[in-house]
Amino acid sequence: MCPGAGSQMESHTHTLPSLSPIHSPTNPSKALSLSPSLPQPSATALSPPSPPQSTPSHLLQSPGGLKPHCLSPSTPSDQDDLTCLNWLHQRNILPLSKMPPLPQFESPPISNLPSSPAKPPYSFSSLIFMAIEDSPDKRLPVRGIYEWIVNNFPYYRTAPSGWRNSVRHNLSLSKSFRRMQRDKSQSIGKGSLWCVCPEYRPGLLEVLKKTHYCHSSNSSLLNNPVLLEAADDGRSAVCDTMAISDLDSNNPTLSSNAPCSLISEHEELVAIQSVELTDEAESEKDPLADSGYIEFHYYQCEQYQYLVLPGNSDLDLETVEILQLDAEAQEAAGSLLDLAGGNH
DNA sequence: CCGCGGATAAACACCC
DNA sequence: AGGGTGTTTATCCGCG
Repeated sequence: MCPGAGSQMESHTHTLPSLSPIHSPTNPSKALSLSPSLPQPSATALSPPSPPQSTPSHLLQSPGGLKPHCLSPSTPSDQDDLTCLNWLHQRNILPLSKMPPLPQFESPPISNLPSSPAKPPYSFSSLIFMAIEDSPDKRLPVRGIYEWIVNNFPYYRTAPSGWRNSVRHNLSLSKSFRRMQRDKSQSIGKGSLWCVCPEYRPGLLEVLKKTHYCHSSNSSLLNNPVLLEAADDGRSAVCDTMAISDLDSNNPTLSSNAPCSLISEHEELVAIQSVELTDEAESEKDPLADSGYIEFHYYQCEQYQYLVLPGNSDLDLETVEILQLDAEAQEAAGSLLDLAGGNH
């Protein structure tokens, strides 16, 4: 019933016809380092791509003040996907790959990939939380929260404007968020800055995690005892990754002729543990990187399950990265709550 | 059925 | 005055 569970979750992947240039076949550890338009691991790799001035007021001055977090949206359509959280790539939160070779097989039908923006499964509290956490100063005005949500969840671009009311409602009602008094000398605009109460941060993280698991309740992947155990332990999922270009046709399980197709299982947001970076990326740790989130999509092919992580643009097969869950990595995952607790 | 959490709508006051 | 912001209340819905 759960073919991909447990020890069977070995390494496999597929070859996509057009390989992402982000990966180096000769150096898997660097392959993950990021898509072409993304900065290479550097001292700034873990820091948000914040504008030179990180004062909160820039958010008001520029309606697109948060756009740098959505990397290289060359066209508006680049963001027409829930997966547009590419700033996470820039944070280098994806684990570096030590994945075994993955098999080749036919490219998945694009039609199976999610198309139109769907309403995110995350509560407004979670959305607000993510928005604030992604801000350079860990605080945002309401407008900045709006923009972050719109930029990262295109559903809200076209949704009736009532959701903004809900955001404000949540900010006021939820004890998780605190209103800060603005520095009037810098204040250009209305309203206050909002931040996350540190004492509620673990709870918000937990909600995010639960959303992830609940939303995946019918996934055989998440029926994996290992994953369930990790969930029970409060541990979060960790993705091990592999570059598409690292695929190995020698894998007997999924040959290039494998007549399987990828079946889109879910769209998820999963907590990803920060990883040890290469020596190129020695820098101060970004708190968010320790409890980062990323949107991805599950795909199932026979007994194996894959995660397709969008690259720096739409979910086209040229830019996706294929991730694969690694049970051992799951087991080794640290607790988001622990991570959060360690930050305050 | 009940309680709870979340979403949504609406009204109102305040501030710029 | 108008619009954005913040607060509060009410209602509905899904879930356990």
